[in-house]
Amino acid sequence: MSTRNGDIKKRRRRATSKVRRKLNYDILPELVGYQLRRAQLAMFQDFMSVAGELKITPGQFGVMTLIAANPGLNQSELGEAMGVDRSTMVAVIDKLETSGFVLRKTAPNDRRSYALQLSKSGEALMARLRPAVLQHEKNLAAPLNETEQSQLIEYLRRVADNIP
Amino acid sequence: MSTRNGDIKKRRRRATSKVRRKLNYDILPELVGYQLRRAQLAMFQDFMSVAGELKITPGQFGVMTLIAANPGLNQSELGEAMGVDRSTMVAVIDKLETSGFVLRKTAPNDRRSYALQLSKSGEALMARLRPAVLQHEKNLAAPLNETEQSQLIEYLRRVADNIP
DNA sequence: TATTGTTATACTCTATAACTATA
DNA sequence: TATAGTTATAGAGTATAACAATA
Repeated sequence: MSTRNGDIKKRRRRATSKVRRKLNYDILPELVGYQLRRAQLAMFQDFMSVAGELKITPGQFGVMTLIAANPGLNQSELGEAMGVDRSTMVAVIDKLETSGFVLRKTAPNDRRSYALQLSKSGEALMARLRPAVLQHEKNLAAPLNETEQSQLIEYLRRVADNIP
Repeated sequence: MSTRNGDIKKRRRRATSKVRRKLNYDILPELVGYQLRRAQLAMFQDFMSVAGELKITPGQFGVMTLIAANPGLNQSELGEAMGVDRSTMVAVIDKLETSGFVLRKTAPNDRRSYALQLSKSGEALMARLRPAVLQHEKNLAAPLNETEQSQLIEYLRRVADNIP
């Protein structure tokens, strides 16, 4: 759940005929960090173009996936799993609750916390979202063959797990 | 230049002994988008741990690299190269100018724009930053061998170039 | 004492629209 | 007309600190 822009925006105010000089990018293209940022930007834009009409962001999809797969988990656990502070999760769940996708049920054994679960509407949304996300993955992976795609995921996973 | 948090923060308020139940992540780990986000988060944290004492973010490093490699370019060109609006570049350059790293020179043939360049201090910073960034890349690439690392960069480049 | 959810507050990054000066 | 820089404004996304309720 991060940054990025709330919508698919065009890069310029209007089509321009201006020809820019070719820039020298120096070592930037050889840096993992730089290409990571570019790829994530592309990923975000494609996700929004595929799933944006369902009014959902990649971060919200992640949250709803975790709730669907772990019904009854609480906000703190969810925040930990998503890598964000529990105070940050409040507004995230507020929004999904207001949209009617997520329910804050009272937890059976702990009156401090909520047991989160998807509403009927949330489950319906996920049902529509899953094929969209698969299409999105297909778009992203288009320039990679099967082997390359699983390698990419594996390499990213290793990089992510490496830095604690 | 994105999101992220301004500093290296710990994920929890204090060391906790709480044992969370193992969560089910469903399809998330198989999604390029999900691993991309995780990897970029890890990248950001490592960058800040290596270069953060120089008070510079990955985005600022990118901007300064482009200015160094293309002295005299203007804010709009820079914004286009970085994929951000020119209005967004104003504050970015403001900060780097206030820090004394970047100079807004008057452009020779166009009184509307600035010719950006690094100051002496900016060049000195880049000299210190380059080895730090190389160390950072080494950290990131640690779980990958040479071949895998160039594959990762290549795959990311393809994915980024694929979505226009 | 420790944890959960919450609020108040503050940052960063980003965009759009409108304005001024200049091309 | 079009472009460069700027400002005002807005909205995500994020965190820290402090608090009440509960464990």
